[in-house]
Amino acid sequence: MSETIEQKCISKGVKLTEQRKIIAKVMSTSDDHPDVDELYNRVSKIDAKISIATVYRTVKLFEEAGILAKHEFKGGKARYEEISESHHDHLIDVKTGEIIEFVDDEIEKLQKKVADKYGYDLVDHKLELYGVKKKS
Amino acid sequence: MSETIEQKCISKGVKLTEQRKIIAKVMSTSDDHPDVDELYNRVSKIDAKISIATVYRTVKLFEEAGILAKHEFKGGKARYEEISESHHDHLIDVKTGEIIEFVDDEIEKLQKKVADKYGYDLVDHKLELYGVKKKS
DNA sequence: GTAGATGCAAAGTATTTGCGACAAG
DNA sequence: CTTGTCGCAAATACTTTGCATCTAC
Repeated sequence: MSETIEQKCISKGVKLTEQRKIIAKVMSTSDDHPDVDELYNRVSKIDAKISIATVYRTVKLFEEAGILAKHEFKGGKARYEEISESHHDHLIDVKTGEIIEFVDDEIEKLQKKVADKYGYDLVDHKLELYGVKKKS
Repeated sequence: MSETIEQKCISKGVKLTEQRKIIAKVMSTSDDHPDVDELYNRVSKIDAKISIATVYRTVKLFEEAGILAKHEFKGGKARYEEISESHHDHLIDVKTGEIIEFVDDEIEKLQKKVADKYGYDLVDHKLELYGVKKKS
């Protein structure tokens, strides 16, 4: 782990409040992809007075600062995860909802190539695979 | 063009009402990816009495019947397009909102390979590229 | 004729915002 | 100090739903 979310806030000039520290801590220690409601639940266990509005405001702020990544997988609610050095995409088990992170350099390269072909520079991309476990 | 939406409804046993015919017609003649609001606007020009609830119900029905594809690009509203024989993905211009459809067989193959590697059969996938036009 | 579709308005979700009180730098 | 944040509740945006009426088959 290179830099904590708190450190990122400092280096990006994001003011650190008590609430933000707690949200940062919870996201740092979560290795899944919680939605705002779930994040709010976890945060509430540490400080029950934090409001869900603050959680919404904070994840948005962190997202804009490039600290958190927002995902809109199928099924409504937005989900968040900490941005790490290594980019990855997601494979979602449609039966269980389990999410597997994966990296495939070849696909990454091909994406750039496609964008290039149409005269674009890639600024972002989203790749989600939805699958079911094989019987075998 | 192989089969109209109306024909697909018949072959899939979807009851064809006056409203559904109009929605089908509008989607058939749209070559963009309208959201429900926009679709409702277009439909209203043909029959002003159709309610937005019907539009919502119909796109959902058509989606479940495999006639329309639902996309949740960045920015809230779901957008729809007719499913055609040839699968494609989307390159979105983040400045203008323009959407370019593309096909890349190699990426498709690699996706299957990734799913396979984790022991999954791919049932669906989503690939969106977000880019800005090159200055060149 | 009957099951299913429609229109309307009301209800749900997920998320954002106005505002007075409060806290970080 | 002063600017920006917080908590609360009200507001918004998108989508779904209950119910009485109507329509396709």
